[in-house]
Order: sequence, then structure tokens, then C-alpha cells
Amino acid sequence: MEHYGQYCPVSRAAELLGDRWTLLIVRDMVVDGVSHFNDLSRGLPRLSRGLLARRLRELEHAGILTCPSRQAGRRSEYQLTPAGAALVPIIEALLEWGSAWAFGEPRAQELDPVVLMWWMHRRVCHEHLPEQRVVVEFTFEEEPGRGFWLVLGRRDVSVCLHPPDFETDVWLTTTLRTMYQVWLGRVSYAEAVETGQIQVRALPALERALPSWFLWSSAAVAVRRSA
Amino acid sequence: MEHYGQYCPVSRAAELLGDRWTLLIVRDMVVDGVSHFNDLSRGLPRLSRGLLARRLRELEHAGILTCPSRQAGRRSEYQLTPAGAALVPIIEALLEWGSAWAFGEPRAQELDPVVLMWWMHRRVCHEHLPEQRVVVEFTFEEEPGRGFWLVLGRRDVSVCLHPPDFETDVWLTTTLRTMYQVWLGRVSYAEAVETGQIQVRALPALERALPSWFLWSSAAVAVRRSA
DNA sequence: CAGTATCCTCGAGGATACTG
DNA sequence: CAGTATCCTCGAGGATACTG
Repeated sequence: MEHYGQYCPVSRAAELLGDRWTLLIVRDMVVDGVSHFNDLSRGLPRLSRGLLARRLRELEHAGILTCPSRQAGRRSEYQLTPAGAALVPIIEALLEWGSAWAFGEPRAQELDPVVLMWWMHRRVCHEHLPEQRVVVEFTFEEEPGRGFWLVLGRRDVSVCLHPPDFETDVWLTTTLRTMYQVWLGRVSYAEAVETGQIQVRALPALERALPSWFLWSSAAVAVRRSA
Repeated sequence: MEHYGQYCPVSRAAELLGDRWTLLIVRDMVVDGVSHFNDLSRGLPRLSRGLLARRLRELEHAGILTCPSRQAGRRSEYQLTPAGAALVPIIEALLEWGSAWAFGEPRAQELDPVVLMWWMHRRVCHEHLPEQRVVVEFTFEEEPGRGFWLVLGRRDVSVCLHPPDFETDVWLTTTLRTMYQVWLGRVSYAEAVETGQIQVRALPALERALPSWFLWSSAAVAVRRSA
């Protein structure tokens, strides 16, 4: 960002962090430990890959992250520097303020099923998963005729937008709106099931265990506190 | 700012606060209690008045400030709403991080004498001023042949860019660079005088009292801690 | 997988003049 | 004093195609 021309730590910080998308890239890295180009890109689908590459370069130049493994064709890994790790209080302050003063019902454009699946797959509690791989199929009423699958294994969790090679174990039907609200802690999963906002079909043991598999959003605590 | 399309409190906050200049307007209001259009404008000379007006409208629309006294030709006063007052932790987090990771020597373009005078006049300790009005004349070596005056009265403090109607009581000669460093607490006033970086000419009583007149920057504590 | 290069558009914001 | 209105420029960023 162009310099503000003010000898002040706040404006210096704003120069490095104020560009569009920059704080959301930092959020994903700081809060959820995302570190690969494609993982960042999939979580920020409205950010073009060209601009993501540029923002990462700018953050590197600002001393906020490094990419020691950068090499053509290699799976490069972005790591936060100490300056980057020190951004936690800024993200937390934005989270607290946003939860209290800028949050509410989701906008239509915010209800992206792929982003939600991508977020959920990042926040799975591997230790609570069954030994055997489980496949959860999501059907959202806003997207009829389309399915979304989470393939949950202890080693590896993946998102599928087409039927995976494995049989579905748990069928979950709800609205995108409800699933997002549960993700953010505005409605508890148990409550959504009780009130019929989420319908589950699975073996009873799996149905009972399901809520323990997900950690939900890291923002949920702040959102619930402000509710 | 255009929506990010993510149902997340951090991105919602970034949408409201991420536009260029917005955080600096908030800084001036939250930290120094600036509330009038022209006072904001004078502290942010690189922000055009048209854009300042627009940003204030956006902040009003975002529920961060109100302007109850708006009326043509009236001296309107912008006030922070509770949502605006709740921005303090965000500004503080930016200040701490900026002091630690984005601060250092001033850039040439940051050494604006008018902004410094304007900042200093906002942070005067009225109770410590003499009963009689005092005029301090600043000469900066980077701006030879030009003078800057602070007219310090218990009731009213003003900045003059031309010789005021009152006689100068204190002559202060230094570099803009030094004065900015003292303002931000990177160098103490006493130290700058001892080492000859600031030269003062005044009656001994006034010379002794002078350092008590100024509160220096609200950022000085954080800057000094990170030094 | 993780980008770069190129072309193109549109909107942010400056400059300037004007006003209740 | 505190803005608004108008015109104009330039650069941010999307789209697309390509690459070690």
C-alpha cells in the first residue's frame, strides 16, 4: 500500500496490513495454520491466484512470512516469521470487534458451500474419529441436486464435490444457512438436530459420535460470547 | 470496501475498517479525541477533503460514528458510537505491532513540520503551562528560513506558520528528525538537550518548565517499550 | 503444484471550482 | 466551516493463457 507519510506506528502497521485480502491471508495462516498456496487459494475463492501470489510476495517483503522451500514445481510452504506470529492480537481484536459490532445474519453471497466444506475439513478432531474412515454426505436445501462429501480418515481428511469412491456412512441434510450458523457457534449442533434444522441418517453409534468429530470455527467462542 | 463474501467476523470487520485512511481517522478520534472535520483534515494533509468527507460518511453508515450537529455552515462534531469506542483494542494492537515490527527511522516524506506542530498542539498539558501565555518558536534545520510557532495559553493553544502577534518567549532550534524522535519517545527531550540536538534559548525558568508542557505522542509508551 | 505474463476494465481518489 | 459536484487519471486487480 502506498505510504501514508505519517511517522506513526499505527500508520506504518496499516501500510503493511491494509491492502485488500492481506488480513484474510494472515487470518488463515495465524488462526488455522494454513501454509500452502493452494490451501490459501481454496479458502479464498474470490481472491484470484495472481493476486494471492502478489500478496504473498508483499507479505514476504514486509518480513511477515518466509517461503524457504520455494522452488519451481515444488510444494512450497509459507511460514510466519516472528513478526507474523505477533499479528495474533490484531486478528483477535478484529475478531472480537467484528463479532460484537459487525456480525449478524449471513448475506446470500457469504453462503458458499465449498468454502464451508473447506473450512470444516481443516477443523476436524482427528483423535475422535473412528478407526475406520467415515464418509459424510452433505445435502444443502439451497443447492438441490448437488452433494458435498467429507471423507474423514485419521490420517487424512478431504473434501469431494463429486461422489467419492467410498460409500457414504452419514447423510446430513440441512440448509447452508443453518450449517454456517452451527459452524460459527450461533446455534449448537445439538440444538439444530433437536429442532429438525439438521437431519441425520446413520448408524446410531456414528450419529452419536458425529458432533465430536468437528472443532467448528475458531471464531465460534467470540461469536457466542457476543450473541 | 467491497464485500469479501466470507461469513466470518474478521472479514466483516476488515470490510468496515480496511479502506485506505479509515484506520487513521479512527486513530485520531479514538486516541486523541479529534472530532471536527478541519482538525481531522489538518492532521491528515495527504487525505483530500473530499475523500475525508466520504470516509466520514462511510464510518457513519457503518455505525462507528455519528454527527448529531450536522447542518450547513455549522461546526459539526463527529462522535464515536459505542461501536466506535470499542475500536480501541484494534488501534492498540496495531500500535503495539507497528512499534515492534514496522517502526524505525523516519522516512523523508514523514518529516512534515506542520503535522508535527499540529500533533504537539493537541497534546499540551494545560495545567502545567504558566499563567501567562507563552510563545515557542521552532526552527528546523531541514527548513531553513522558515519558522513555526506554538502559542500556548491555558485556554487555547494554536499553531502559527507565520509570526504571531505576540513576542516569542522560547526559541527552539533542532532538526525535524530529532523533534519527531522526541515526540515519539525514541529520544527523551532531556537527552536531546544535553547532547545539543535541541538548542533552547529562553529565560531559565521557562527553559526548565518547558518539558512539562508537552505530553508527547500517545504512541510514545509503546515505541519506547519496543526500542 | 505454484506460480508468471499479458491485456484490459473500471473505480478509487486527486484537482478544481463552487456553496449554504 | 464543512462540505458537494464534476471531471479526469492511473493503477489495482480480473481474465486468460502459459510454464518449470
